[in-house]
Parts: sequence; C-alpha cells; structure tokens
Amino acid sequence: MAKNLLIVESPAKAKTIEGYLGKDFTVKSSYGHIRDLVKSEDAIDIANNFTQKYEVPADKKQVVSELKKLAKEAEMVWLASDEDREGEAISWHLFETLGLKDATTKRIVFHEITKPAILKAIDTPRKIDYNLVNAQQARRVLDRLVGFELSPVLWKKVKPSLSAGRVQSVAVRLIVDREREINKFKSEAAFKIVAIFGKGKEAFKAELPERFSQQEDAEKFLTDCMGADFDIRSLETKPAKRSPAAPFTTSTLQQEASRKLGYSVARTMQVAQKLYESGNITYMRTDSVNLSETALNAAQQEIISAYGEKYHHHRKYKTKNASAQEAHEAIRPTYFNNHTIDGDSSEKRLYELIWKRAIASQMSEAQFEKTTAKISISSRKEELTANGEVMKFDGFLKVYLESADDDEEDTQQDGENTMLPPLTKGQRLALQEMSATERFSRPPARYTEASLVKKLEELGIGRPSTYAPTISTIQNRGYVVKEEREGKIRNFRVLTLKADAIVKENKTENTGAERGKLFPTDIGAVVNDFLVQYFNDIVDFNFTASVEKQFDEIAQGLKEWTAMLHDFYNPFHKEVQSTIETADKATGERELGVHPENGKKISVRIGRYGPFVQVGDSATEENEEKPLYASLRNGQSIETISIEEALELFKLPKVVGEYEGKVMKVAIGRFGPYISHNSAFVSLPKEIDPLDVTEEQAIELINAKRKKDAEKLIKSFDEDPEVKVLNGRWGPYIEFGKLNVKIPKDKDPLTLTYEECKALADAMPKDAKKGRFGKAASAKPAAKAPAKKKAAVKKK
DNA sequence: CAGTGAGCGAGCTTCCGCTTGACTT
Repeated sequence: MAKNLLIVESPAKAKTIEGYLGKDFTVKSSYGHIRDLVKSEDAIDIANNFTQKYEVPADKKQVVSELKKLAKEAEMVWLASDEDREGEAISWHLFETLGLKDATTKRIVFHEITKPAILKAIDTPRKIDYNLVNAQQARRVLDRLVGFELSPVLWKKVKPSLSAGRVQSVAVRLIVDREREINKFKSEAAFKIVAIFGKGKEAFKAELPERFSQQEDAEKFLTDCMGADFDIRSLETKPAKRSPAAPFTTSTLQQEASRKLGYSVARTMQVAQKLYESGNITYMRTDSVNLSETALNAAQQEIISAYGEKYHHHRKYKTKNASAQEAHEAIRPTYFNNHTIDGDSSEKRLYELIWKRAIASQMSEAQFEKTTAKISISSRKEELTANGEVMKFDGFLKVYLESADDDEEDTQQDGENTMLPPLTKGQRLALQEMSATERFSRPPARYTEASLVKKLEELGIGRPSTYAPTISTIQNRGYVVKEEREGKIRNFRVLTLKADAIVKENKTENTGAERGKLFPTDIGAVVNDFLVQYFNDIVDFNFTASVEKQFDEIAQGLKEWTAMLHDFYNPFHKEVQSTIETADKATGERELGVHPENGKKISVRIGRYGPFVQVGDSATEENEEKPLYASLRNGQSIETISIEEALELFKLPKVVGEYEGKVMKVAIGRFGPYISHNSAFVSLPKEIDPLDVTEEQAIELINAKRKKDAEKLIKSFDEDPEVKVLNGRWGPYIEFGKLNVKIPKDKDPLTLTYEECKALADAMPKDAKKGRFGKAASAKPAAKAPAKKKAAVKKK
C-alpha cells in the first residue's frame, strides 16, 4: 500500500507523474470538478448569504468513491489540482467530499509536468487558499444566477428552451453586431493604378498610392501617362526583420488549425486530446505561452542539431492576455526530436503544426532587405511606388510561417515578397502597361468559429476549456448558423494603357461568397436585441472584465465574496422582475409595406416555427378574413428581406405535375425545399430552384429516391408494410413506422421475424416527450418523440 | 420534418468551467 495519494485533474497527467514519483505514491485523477451546484431552484440560498447546495453528479460517483477509499488508506493526501481559481476549488471540493483531515492533507502546485517541477512542488506544500476558493464560488454562483434567471425570462418573452449567459450572450452579440455592420456597409468604388515596367524577368510592378474615385480622373491620369517619362527619383534600401510567434495556446491553436487545416474548433480540440492522451503533446487547454526549462533546452538541442547554431535563439514569451491564469505550459510537443508521430492523418497534421510552431518560437528572426523605389512621372506631380523584398536569412521561416485572417488581403497581395530587378537612381524606365482597375472597399469580415474565439479571448470572456463548447451552444440554440453562402456577381471597370492606346473593359467578379462563416439567425437577433434592451449591463462587452476584476480582489483577500454578489444580485434581480412584468413579447416584427395589388399589410416576425411573412391583418372579431402566411427560407432574414422576396414565398407550395395518378407538390420545409408525392418526401438538390421544377425532374427525383431506399432495405414484412429492416450508417436497424430501433449485435438482421421486431420496438424506452397537447398527441406517442430526437441529432 | 403561426396548458427547458468516454440512424 502506497503511503501517499496524489490527486491531479487529468488521468493522462496522473500516469506521467506516477512514473516520476515511484512506489511511495499512488497518483489518481479527479477528472475535473467532482461536485457541482444542484440543478434545482434551491441550489443557492440567496437570503442566507448565497449558501450553496452541492452534489456529486452521477457520472462522478465512482471516481469519488474510489478516491475516498484510497484517501482513507493513505498516510498523506496531496491535492495537486491546477494552480488557478478552478483548480483551487477542486482541491477544496476534494477536501470536503473525501472527508480529508488538515493534518494529513497537503496542497501542492506546479505549472509544468517535469520531474524537477513535481519534486520541487512536493518540497514546498501549502494549505488550501480559501480566498481563491471564494473567488471561484463567486464566479460559479454569479454564472448560475445570471443563466438561470435570464433564461426563463426568454422562455416567457421569446420562446421556450432558449438560454442566456455571461459568455454565450456576448458571443451572439458579437455576431449580430457584425452582421448589421456588414448590412449597413456602403461599399465605395475607386480606381487603383498599377504600372508594369520592363520586360520578361526584369519586369516589375509599381503602384500609385492614391486612388481615383471618378473614372474620368483615372482616365485623365492614363492619358497623361501616355508618352510620359518615368524616372527613378529615389531608391531606398532598409533592413527588415520578422520574429516568430509564441508557441500555441488553446485559442491560437484553434485559429491556426482553422486557417491552415480548415478544422472547426471542436475538431481541433478532439484531435489535440488524442495527441495529449498518446503522450505526444502537453496539455491542450491552456492560456500560457510559457515553455518549461526542460522544453527550452530540448528545443535548443533539436534546432542546433537539425538546422545549426545560428538558427537558434532563446526566447521567453509573455502573455498579452490580462485574464490569463497560466496554470499550464504552452502547447508543445512532449519530445522535440519527434518531427512526426504515429496516428491518423488529422493527428499527424495537427502535431506537425504544433511541432513547427513550438520549434520556430525558439529560432532566430528572419532578415530581409526592403527596397522602395519612387518613380516620377514627367507629366504629373504624383509618384509611383515599387516595393521589393529580398530574404537575407530565413531563420524561423525555415520551419513555420504564421497565417493571417483574410481581412486585408486586397492591399497586401501586390508588392509583398516580390523582388525588384537591379535599379539605379535616375534610371529611365520603359512602361509596358498601366491599368486603372475599379476596386471596392470591403465590409468588415464575418466571424469564423476561430476568429470569434480570438475576439472572446481578447475580451477576457470564456476559458480555454469552454471556447469550443460555447461555439457549439450558440449554434445548438439556433442563435447562430455556420454556413456557406453564395456571392453576388458584380461588375467592375478596367482601363488599360498599352502601346499608346487606352482600352476600356467591363469585367465581372463574384463577391461576398462565404464559407464556414457564422451568421446570426432571426431568433439570435431577436434574443440579442431583447437582452440589450433590458439587460444591457450583462451583455456589455466589459461585464466579464469588470466582474473578473472583483474576483481577483476576492482572491487577494481584499473583498468579501458575498458582498460582491449582493451588490450584483440585488439590482439584477429587480431588473429581472420588472422585465417579466412589463416587457412585451419579442417577435422582431417589422412591417415591410403593403401588397402592390390588394393593398394588404405585409409584415415579418418570428413565430413558433421560425421566421415568417404575414399578408393581411391578423383575424379579429371585426376582421373575419384570415391572413396568409409563409415561412422564410434558409439564408433569409426578417431584418433584410424585401417585399419582392417576401411575395415570392407565396408561390410555393406549388403543384408541378402528376405521377402514378397522384399529384406532386414542391414546398419548403424545415430542412429546405422538397417534393411531396403520395405521402413520400424527396428533398430537392440545392442547384434546382424550387420555383421551376419540371414534371420530368420531379419524377426523376422520386425514382432516384426510391432506388436509394431499395438499396438500404434488407427485408420487409407482409404483416405490416410500415416495418422494415434497413442498413444504416451505423449498421442495421429496424424502421418501425417513424420509430428507429437499433438491432442488438447478437441478432442476425437477415433472420429477424416480425414478432422479434415488434418486441424490440416495445422494449424502447417510452420516456420520450409527450405531444404538446397531451390527449390529442397521445394517439401516436411513439411516432412523435423519436422524430424530434432525429432532427436534433441531425443538426449537430 | 413537411402547407401551421391560436389556443385548453403538465412539466420541462437554462448557466460556466474542470475533466473524459459513451454514443451516434
């Protein structure tokens, strides 16, 4: 029996540490927090100084009972959870829950998993820091109060099951605000002048720093340049250098993996988790850019042996992030001499990225020589500028170049990383060609998952462990969608001066196409506006920063945590109550105008089934005539839809023809356009416009769907045509009307009888939700509930 | 899923931060 029990948060960490400490230590993991506030209303006793009621969640019971047993047998228990607010609280919860004794418990901390760091920590134990624990409690309680008081307001005033919180609501706000900036943005056109001098390999580009907003001015410029003399008026060469970026934190890893590998933040974290568990990288949820001494030495050795002494440069990075808690190292390879690892291709690619970034961070800077030539024009007072860059020493660029968000590519592309031919001052240049191209100013870029994480981190909102879940939450709630959207064709003008003649052309480009960007939904916008109107303090971008400051004061013992909560809660709760009493239901209603033919009012708003258009006033006692309704389509928004687009929607559903004696209709459902025929449904491929589906096309699609379904079919039964055995993505299953039942591994799908299928279906838990109106829906409970489940999973 | 947009109205939803597996139609 080991004399010492040491508890850390992560099992992978436990394994490593156990190796360092030998027989006297048993090292176990708590798997993060072991207790949480109960889910019920009485979790926090506000009247009694915010006393909390904690419980061990079901999935942690086993961990806790094992730790309890080991703690009893050990002579000394070492609480080694992370050194930050949450880690301190974990230690405290362990102390309380395991029933530990002061005399036989020690609290230790380390920031890196290396043998010397652990041994040093064991030599310098301390007690649990209750100030830090209190700061965590304040954080936890505040988040619960905000989330569990605000969400129900939304259920009443907007829609059931919605949510609001300190972190997610700001994330949604960022996206809604950005979308409105983009909608508001007025693009301005201006002509950009580019000249090409010289021929063949000696050719180079020069630009006019100014742009012309009028075509006449641009044309005049080109005309003036016809036959003019171009001389190099000045030539300046300056050394320049570039330094490597710091090694990865969670947030920068997510950004780079998104830009370079196209991973979603969730994917990045899944792959990183695997790399961590297989011992290839250090911990992946960190806000620190720090590397341990051991790591710095290993990196140095690797760089010198692989690239030579002059490529190494010892660097220490400091976090720029005020809210960083730095309980871990930066993300780095465990062994720098492993340039690659075993694993699937996504693991290999992410590892390579991490390895390069960490190695590069300890390498010399890259050196350049930047040349700027100013070119005078005999007929004009403006000057053209040509930029060239020559790399003198590659340094860290030998292994790694950080990429940038695609914000400002337009202006940067030309002149970057280009070489100029040998030039001398006063040299006369031969103009090849000069063009004036109409360019448009660009609206701010929409957020990607990763750039949203970056922004949240800058605002100090959220933590490395919550970035990915937050992004998922706002999508699961339907506040935000990650989508591909088609761009629009735009015309632009190009004037080209060549061989003393000016050619005018009209060209087209595709603009505004987006892939994998975050768009607010109407419900997201309505919820956001509601929160901004009634709870501006909470969704303020500085709210987290200001409460964080107070948590820090609590952690330093300068402030009493319950006093802080009282100060926050009293006015907040009053606001909640008055909002419940006075606020109207939020529907985002907007009047578009009147119908051009019948003069009826056209308005849009969100309803139970999402955003829709209404034509005509709602029916009342005087007004018997019912209004017409139509749902908005994907990508349309009540904020931006026009009358024309709204009226288009009433052209569907539409009968497109007949097949086998039954009509075929095209309509738009929750998952997009579809054809219905004889109670069967076929989704319409994206490239077909639902408004002009032909009878032939429809028949073809119905037959294609039938063929595909037939391929999936393993067997059917005479007893009930509704029951089928099918081959699904995860193996065979039984379709029982609308209920899907997995076939257990011990049953052969080919020999299943009808009775066996029925028995399997009956064995399905019937706990699923009842219909909305009890009685009416209870006629077919099995059909409704799983159908809903299916939809929820698909959305993921 | 699927042409609705109300309303009888039980009992449910929900937060943020620590951690991994279990599970997926």
